[in-house]
Amino acid sequence: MRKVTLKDIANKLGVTIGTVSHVLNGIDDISEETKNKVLKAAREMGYISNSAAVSLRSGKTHTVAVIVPDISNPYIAHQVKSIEMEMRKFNYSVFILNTNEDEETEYEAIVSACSKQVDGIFLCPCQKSTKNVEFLDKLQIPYILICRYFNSYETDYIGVDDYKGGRLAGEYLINKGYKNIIYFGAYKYICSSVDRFRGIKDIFKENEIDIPDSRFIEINPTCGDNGDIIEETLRKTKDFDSIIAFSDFVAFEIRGKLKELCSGVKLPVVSFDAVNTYFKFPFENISVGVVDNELSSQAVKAMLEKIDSGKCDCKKLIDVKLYEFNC
Amino acid sequence: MRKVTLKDIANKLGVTIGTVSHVLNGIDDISEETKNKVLKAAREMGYISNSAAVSLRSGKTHTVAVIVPDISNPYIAHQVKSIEMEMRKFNYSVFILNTNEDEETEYEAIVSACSKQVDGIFLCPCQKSTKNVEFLDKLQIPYILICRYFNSYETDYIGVDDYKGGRLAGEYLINKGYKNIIYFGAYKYICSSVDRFRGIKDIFKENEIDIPDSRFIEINPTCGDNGDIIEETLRKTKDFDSIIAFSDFVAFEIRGKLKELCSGVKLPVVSFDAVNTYFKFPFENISVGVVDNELSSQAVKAMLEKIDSGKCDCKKLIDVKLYEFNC
DNA sequence: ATGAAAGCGCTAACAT
DNA sequence: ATGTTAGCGCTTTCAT
Repeated sequence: MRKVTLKDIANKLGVTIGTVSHVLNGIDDISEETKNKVLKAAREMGYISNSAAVSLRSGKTHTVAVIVPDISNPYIAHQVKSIEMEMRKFNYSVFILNTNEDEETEYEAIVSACSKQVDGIFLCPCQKSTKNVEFLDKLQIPYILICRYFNSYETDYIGVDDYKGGRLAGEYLINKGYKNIIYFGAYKYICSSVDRFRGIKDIFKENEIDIPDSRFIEINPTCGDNGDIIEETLRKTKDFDSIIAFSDFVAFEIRGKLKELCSGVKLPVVSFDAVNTYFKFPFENISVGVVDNELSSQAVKAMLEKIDSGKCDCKKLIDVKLYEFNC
Repeated sequence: MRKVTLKDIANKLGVTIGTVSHVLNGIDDISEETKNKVLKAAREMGYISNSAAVSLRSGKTHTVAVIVPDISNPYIAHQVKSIEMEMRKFNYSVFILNTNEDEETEYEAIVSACSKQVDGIFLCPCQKSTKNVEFLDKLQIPYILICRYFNSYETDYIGVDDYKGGRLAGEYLINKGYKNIIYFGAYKYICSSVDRFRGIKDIFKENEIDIPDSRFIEINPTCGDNGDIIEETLRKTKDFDSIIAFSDFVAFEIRGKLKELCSGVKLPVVSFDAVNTYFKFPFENISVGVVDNELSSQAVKAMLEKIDSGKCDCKKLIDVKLYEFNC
């Protein structure tokens, strides 16, 4: 069974494809009678428009790409789902691409998205360099960075207020009298990782405590991959009394190692993402995260503006707060 | 800056678009000299093929859709990522669509995928009815069900051996002397949920223990949404000594409630998915899951066969084992 | 080795 | 209210 085309419908009814096209697109210049005939035939014949043809002709696809470093990361997956649901409200499809935190894969994802003529791109960049955002600018395709942005290269983006997040995490520990943290942060080229550390350093400094850079331990942002480095760090670091982790899932891995290595000692762990707002876990989690789904709704709003008007000046940080989830 | 087309390249070099097309597609009937000129110009001008045009002309998109009920479910997200990575090896792009366990949204996802002329569809159906798979059959598009299949409607699928999984979960508890389980299963129209319960019932029966159907508590498969029903069930059910949960993330929520309501009592919880193979958690998890990424690799293999040859007889169940993750 | 031209399915401008 | 037609960017067949 070949796919049904406008031509098939037109031939069957003895009208032209232009007429059929107008009816199916709701352009109201066709008689009630013809309109009903066409609608009925289209339904019966199982017509589905060929969006390749539509796109080729009209230049619009009503599709956007979301390019993320790791779709298996539950925090990212949740953001992606929120964006998808929000875009659907505006009749957009979402094309999700995974880059594995790899710059070359990210480049290919961008090319693939452009080749598919997407109307816009949400990108959470791997941040190995600014090469790919420069490429996006050259392409002149509407794009918005989410969660991660570049200090050295200006773009539109919607992120969370990681600096404030770092301060909140630090403040929590300071108020409880802790002075010697270890920070397990993602690679130092990832802005959220360093912004959080900056916040941590600043709030401690304001309380006359110095956090040396050596307390920033670089880990892989991919969940569940850091057992060895965590274990080694916990073993060889002296005099730490608390831990701040880049993400909740990293914190979970750390809590596991702590239980294994220092059972008995109760060490506070503070982290980021507040995944407990949508998952439940049978243990405590202290985490800094956003309120609601503001990130995705703001990102979508900005994207639609960019697509429609070509313009939108958005460099926005979503506010965060500290949550104490006590199981 | 308008997008660069074959015509632009052809015009610039004074050759025809046919020549350029041949070079860029590696059809080797063009002189070295012209070939190099074309390749160079394409690179310099930043040519990206318009896949809408390619698809319109050739009928192939080298793109498949993955339609899943909940991309924010970490188990599903992990499967999707595996499929994406595996398909990429064969130069396919993957279009991910989320259905929210909703039949109408699933229908729209299928239409959207077809409209985009995908070469094939992986579908984890919401299973409210067989309507959408019947629709897929009418469409004559290659598709494979993953994780969930229909008893009443035959299709190709790759799933996990849920019946055996249920037996393994039951066996674990039986060996420890437990006799009174509660099973928190997903909606009864979801095959994996009932297959697991069947396995549980059978293995208990073989050990002369009857598990009444009233011990099958229906919950929402979406993570973190079942606090109330879990709490109510734990409160009002008498004489249970152990729990089997539909998925690890449901088990986590249950473990949390147990801690809250029956702290002190140590109740075993067994679940499915074995997410600890890629996430680490600071507490015990007893879970039945597959070995490696066999599900995605088998599904991809089957899909490529279907796309190429139109045929493939796959109704395959991936083997499972029981894991004891002790943090 | 390269050119010329048809046509994939559709939209949109124009004609009737 | 409906028909006609050009053309989006590309692949592919047939000529040269």
